[in-house]
Amino acid sequence: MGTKERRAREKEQLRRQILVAARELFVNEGYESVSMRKIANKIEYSPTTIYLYFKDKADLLNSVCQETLLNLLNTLEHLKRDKSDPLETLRKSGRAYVEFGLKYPQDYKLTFVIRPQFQKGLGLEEGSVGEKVFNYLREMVSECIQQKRFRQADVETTGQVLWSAVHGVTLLLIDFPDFPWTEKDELIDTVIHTTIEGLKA
Amino acid sequence: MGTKERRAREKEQLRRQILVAARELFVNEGYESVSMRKIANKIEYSPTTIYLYFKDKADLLNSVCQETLLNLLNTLEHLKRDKSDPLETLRKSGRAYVEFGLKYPQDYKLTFVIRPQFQKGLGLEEGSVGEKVFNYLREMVSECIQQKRFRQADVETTGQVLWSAVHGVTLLLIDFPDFPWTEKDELIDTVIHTTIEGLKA
DNA sequence: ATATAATATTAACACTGTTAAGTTAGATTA
DNA sequence: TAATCTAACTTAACAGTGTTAATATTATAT
Repeated sequence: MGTKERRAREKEQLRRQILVAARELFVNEGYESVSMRKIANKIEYSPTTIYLYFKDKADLLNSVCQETLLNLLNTLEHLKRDKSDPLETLRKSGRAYVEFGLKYPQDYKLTFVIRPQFQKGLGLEEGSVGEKVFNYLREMVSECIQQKRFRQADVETTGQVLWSAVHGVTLLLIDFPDFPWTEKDELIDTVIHTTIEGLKA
Repeated sequence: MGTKERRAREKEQLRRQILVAARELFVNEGYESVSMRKIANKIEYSPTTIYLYFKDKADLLNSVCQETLLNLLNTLEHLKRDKSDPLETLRKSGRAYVEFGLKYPQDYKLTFVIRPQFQKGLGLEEGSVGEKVFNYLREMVSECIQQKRFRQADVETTGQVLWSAVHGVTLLLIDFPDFPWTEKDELIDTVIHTTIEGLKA
């Protein structure tokens, strides 16, 4: 009597298929330029089938972004193993964050810029993946402050300052690729280094 | 024989009328949600008339953003008068930049996030208003370095680090209004202060 | 085999940006 | 003054959009 389970599995499979197609199209052509019909064509279903799996286009975007955040979280969690120097771990995390953004620029923009525009309640709610990512940052920062590597300051504020810095440089590099930036890696390192130094003072 | 001049004036007037209507709609409803027909309705002309004044919707966006940049530049230029302490001027400029972004959040996003998506060549070209804004930053930074208030470092990189910080905090505050931020003014001040301190070290 | 439930599709609505062709009003010339 | 020209504007249309309601198909359970 495993038919029900199989059915559920098949349903989940199609859901994933839609998600994969949507991500690919969103990333390559931009959220606004992708139509439900395009996604449907790609998976060889009728456009309306998508609505059996997702409430609407924004919900589809939402789900794609959830996955992106999960990927980001995984990338970061890998760095936490290294318990040696909290400051060094924070530095590496910052780099990993920016590199993640630059590796999947459209995913990053979708998640951190486009989605907020279409969903005011933006997925940093309690228990969400987004919150987990920020909790990671909190932990790192907290460790640095406890070990007196940062000036005795509010964990929240300190974390938010760091997020501002990496978010800013990531978006600028993505959005203005033709700007005469300093060599990319140097700029990223300088942003992170400067912010960390500033948080010691 | 001033008819030609009057005609030109009238043409310019309608152009501005379109621009004003477009900005208001873009800002209140978002670029994507605004249709040419909506703009046309607002100014009581037919939709196609707009195409006699602007190449297409992206061109309209472009022109709106040019104005925004000009406003930003004016706001900043006012601060340059104060020649006393270059570091203080830089601090004030940073605050003014973020405050400008928060005062006109949709204009800011339109200019620094949405437009780049629709126009790869993004308006920081030589002679553009965008370039002038960055030149302002260059001047401020250059002054600080010359007066040894910053560590002896590349003007470009230093400027880009500062831009990253203020751009980052501005966008985060705009895009995630429900996030449990530290008190807004404190966060902005801390971001700017931290970055400047980091640039001294 | 038949009834039931789950899944997918067709057709339609009210929109979108944009183009080509057509119209109107005002200035210039004869 | 009458005819012409030209700039300004509009109408109609095209191919496309997200989404809904009604319909059809398929697979399961009785």
